[in-house]
Amino acid sequence: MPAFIADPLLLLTRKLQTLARLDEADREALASLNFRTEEFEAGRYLVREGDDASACCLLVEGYACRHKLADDGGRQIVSFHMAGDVVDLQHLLLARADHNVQALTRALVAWIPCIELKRVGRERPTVGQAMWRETLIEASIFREWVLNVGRRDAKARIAHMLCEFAARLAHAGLGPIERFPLPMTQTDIADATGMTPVHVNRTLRQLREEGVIAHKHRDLQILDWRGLRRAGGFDPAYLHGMAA
Amino acid sequence: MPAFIADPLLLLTRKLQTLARLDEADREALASLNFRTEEFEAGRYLVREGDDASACCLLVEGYACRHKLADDGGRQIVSFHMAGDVVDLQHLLLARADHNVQALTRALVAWIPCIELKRVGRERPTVGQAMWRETLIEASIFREWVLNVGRRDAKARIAHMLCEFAARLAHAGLGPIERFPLPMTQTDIADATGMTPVHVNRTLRQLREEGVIAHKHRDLQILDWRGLRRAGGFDPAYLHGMAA
DNA sequence: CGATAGATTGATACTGCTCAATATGGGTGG
DNA sequence: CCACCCATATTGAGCAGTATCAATCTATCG
Repeated sequence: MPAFIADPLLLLTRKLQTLARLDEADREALASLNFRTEEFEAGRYLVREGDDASACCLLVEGYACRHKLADDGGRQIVSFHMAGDVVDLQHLLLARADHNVQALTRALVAWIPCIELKRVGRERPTVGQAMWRETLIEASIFREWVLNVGRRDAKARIAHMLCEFAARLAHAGLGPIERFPLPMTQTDIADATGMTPVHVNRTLRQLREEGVIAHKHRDLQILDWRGLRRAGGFDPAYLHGMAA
Repeated sequence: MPAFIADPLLLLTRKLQTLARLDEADREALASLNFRTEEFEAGRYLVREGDDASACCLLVEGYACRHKLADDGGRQIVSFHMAGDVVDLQHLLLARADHNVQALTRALVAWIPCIELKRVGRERPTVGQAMWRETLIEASIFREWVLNVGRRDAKARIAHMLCEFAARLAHAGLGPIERFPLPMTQTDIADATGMTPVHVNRTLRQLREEGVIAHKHRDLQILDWRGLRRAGGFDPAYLHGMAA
């Protein structure tokens, strides 16, 4: 396990450094934050819609997703998250959670008091800018997901989702883009792409049969990156450099 | 035409005032911004994906939408905008446009230099906070749209879209919630809900036949607000007070 | 070694799409 | 003022992509 995992605040600093040029004082301010770690089993909720959030949730290890529930019980995943992501930065200014955050795998998180994070953002403008920028990129990703779910067919949806996940993983330094463990079940993929698990299964098989990917036991190999990109209509511009 | 329309900066101030408690100095800073107005015919693009934006676009009159295009040419509208909205606040920190902005009706806009808006946001923290909050609420709306296109059926999608639009119009003081001109065509509604225009037509008819709405010649009456809410699974919490 | 979650496959149903034709209404030029 | 034109709305018929339902198979784990 790499050294930086040991310290959540270092992980946070590392992440924000990809978003703005932090100086020594910025890093010190971040390093002075208080936090409390907590471990979650796969499937457990870190945040529930309607919660009044007083702490932000930094994902230190494992994977999580954010999702909303429809009236009929249908679950729509709106984003996936990996180590280093602050899953609910919006709670700095929006008190009430408008969606759920759920662990996809066993996950270790660090709770950082909103007030402190807000103070650092105010006193260290570059840090504030990095956080704001992060939420803006997130918004761009949501827009792309609306497009994905609204205007692409099954194969393209899944291909696009895999491209995004691979690109973000690689950018976060969590593995090569060609092969990595895929933390989500087919049901999770279905809930992220607005499909049914059965159809996800068939569509993944199709991508396998076309030789674009290999996928077995939560292990994903992208055999033909160009082909997968093309299948998903994936253009990483919307990630604004969060995956280069 | 109400007096505040005359001055774009007053309109902007009015909007930001709903997001944070501005003081006199905040208002003065906003009033000192430079801008340049421009008029657009319906259908014209205000911003194109890939543009390098140096000015933010305040909608002064008329209606606009933001959208992305899929590889196959399909258009996915990701948000609707009305007078008072800054359509592309994200350009304060993201230089390159990741989507298009298009006028739905004839529209009057005011271009405000990003640099100036950014300066005001920095020097007047309350103003900065109001703008940040606006983008966070926007992100929440995007999440709801992902749910809408991903996990609701045709009738619910349209009902939800109408509820949101009505609620935001009313909150912006642009008309009563029960009856207002609907600026978008059925094709626009289709592109916002991930449907085809034909099916939008049939679904609107269904809502009409059920007595929930009346809709003719771009004029929408909500005859049964409770019924429409129920049909769309609409809960305004995700608007975080931008529609009460 | 069972228990259990997840993956896989088959058969069938249905929502929403496609294609195509017609109607309507608002705007325009003669 | 009327006739025409165009975008938009409306309707019908047939089809396709996904959903549903249900069964079976396969890893993993205590």
